[in-house]
Amino acid sequence: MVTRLFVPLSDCEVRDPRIRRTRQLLQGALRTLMQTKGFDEISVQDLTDAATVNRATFYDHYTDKFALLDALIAGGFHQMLHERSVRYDGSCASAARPIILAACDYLATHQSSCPESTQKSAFEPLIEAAITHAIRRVLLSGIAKTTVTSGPSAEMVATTASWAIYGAVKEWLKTPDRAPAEEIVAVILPLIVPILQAVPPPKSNAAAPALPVG
Amino acid sequence: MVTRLFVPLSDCEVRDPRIRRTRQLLQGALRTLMQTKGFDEISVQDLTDAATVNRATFYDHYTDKFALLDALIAGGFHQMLHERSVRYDGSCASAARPIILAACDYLATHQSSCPESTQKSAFEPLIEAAITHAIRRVLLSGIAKTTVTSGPSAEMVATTASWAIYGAVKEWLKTPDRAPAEEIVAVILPLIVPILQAVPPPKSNAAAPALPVG
DNA sequence: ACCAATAAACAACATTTGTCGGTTAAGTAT
DNA sequence: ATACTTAACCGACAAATGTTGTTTATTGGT
Repeated sequence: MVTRLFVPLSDCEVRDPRIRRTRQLLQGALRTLMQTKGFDEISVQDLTDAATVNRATFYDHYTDKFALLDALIAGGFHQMLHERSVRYDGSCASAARPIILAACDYLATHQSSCPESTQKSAFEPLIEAAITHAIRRVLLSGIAKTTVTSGPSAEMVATTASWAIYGAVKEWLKTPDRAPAEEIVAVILPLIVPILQAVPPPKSNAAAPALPVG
Repeated sequence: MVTRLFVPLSDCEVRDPRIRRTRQLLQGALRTLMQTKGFDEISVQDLTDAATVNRATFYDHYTDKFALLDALIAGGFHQMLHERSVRYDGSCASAARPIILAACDYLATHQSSCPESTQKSAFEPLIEAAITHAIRRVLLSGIAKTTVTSGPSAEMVATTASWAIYGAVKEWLKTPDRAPAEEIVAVILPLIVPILQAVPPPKSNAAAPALPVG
């Protein structure tokens, strides 16, 4: 009897300590290896060696190394949001400020983590997906689910805004001698606010209807 | 003497017909194979077999099959924009309408092209990058390069808008029974226009300063 | 028409990938 | 404490990847 393992559960909702340990080790291994080599140059064998885990075990948890990277990025960014207690209270659109700042900080610290050899690779695209998903999730929690059919849905607004934020931050990152994060947030925020205001604020605390910028 | 080949030139600016032929064959092979199998299930061998090209030759042109996909998508979308004569005349922000529509049409036709087996894969992320780059390029050509340092740069606006557009279209695509493209463009456009208006229109034809929507 | 340059074909290679059956050991529930 | 469940280890496999040296044939310039 074999009963091949498949555990699609999110990292944070795993009880079995063996699973937590293995994933921790693998993510840690990727993290440290990327400080030396480019992502493309890291093989699954390298990963499992560094993690002192059997290679076959890797495939019990991730379909490939891209999935591992995705988990690492998404988890890391999610944790940063949690540590900073970042919420999106839809009452004032400028509440998006800490989200943008978090994105700046996270990407700024995690782009230098890999040397430079990111030539090939669907490496960057993966980061994109992970970050935009996380931002979208936060935004969506603070946006009223509109029952009205006219205008964009809450999901549409959240997705559009999250992608816009990521794009803006990415552009900022690309500039060789960039302004500090706090400064650029002031530039980015006005671009994002109108998107978020396309949907009415939640009526839970709607004392004043949609305070503009802030 | 070996003089290993490396041809990083863009497809459209290649003179040698041998190179054009090979890339055409490879892109055509990927296109047709994706109508049957999922991208993940296609090996480089499959590709080169279908293209009647030696496997080693593949690596003379693309670092991996992801790079081939990228070229296919980017080229296809770029061509669609060209066929529709899509320009972005920055004088009126609603000029972004045909760009959004093109993105809708392109993604709508090209998501169904692969069966469904896109489980793993950095497949979608690659499309993202290709489309946003193309949109950014079009937008940037119609945005005045601001010499003023206050406010967002032209690049920042173009990038933010292009990512916002892609995100919005992606969200639309995800909905099971979606409205026709023309309809959703009317919803998306108001989300995008404020971004583009964050930068002054080019003074070439600035009769009226920034006509709002249109 | 010829020649130098170079793209494509070909064969062969070490390495990596993803998977599988079987075993051992750690965790959980009673 | 014991028994059940299941994650991790191990060895092995076919397949795919990426690279290299060499040869052939097409191309563009003179």
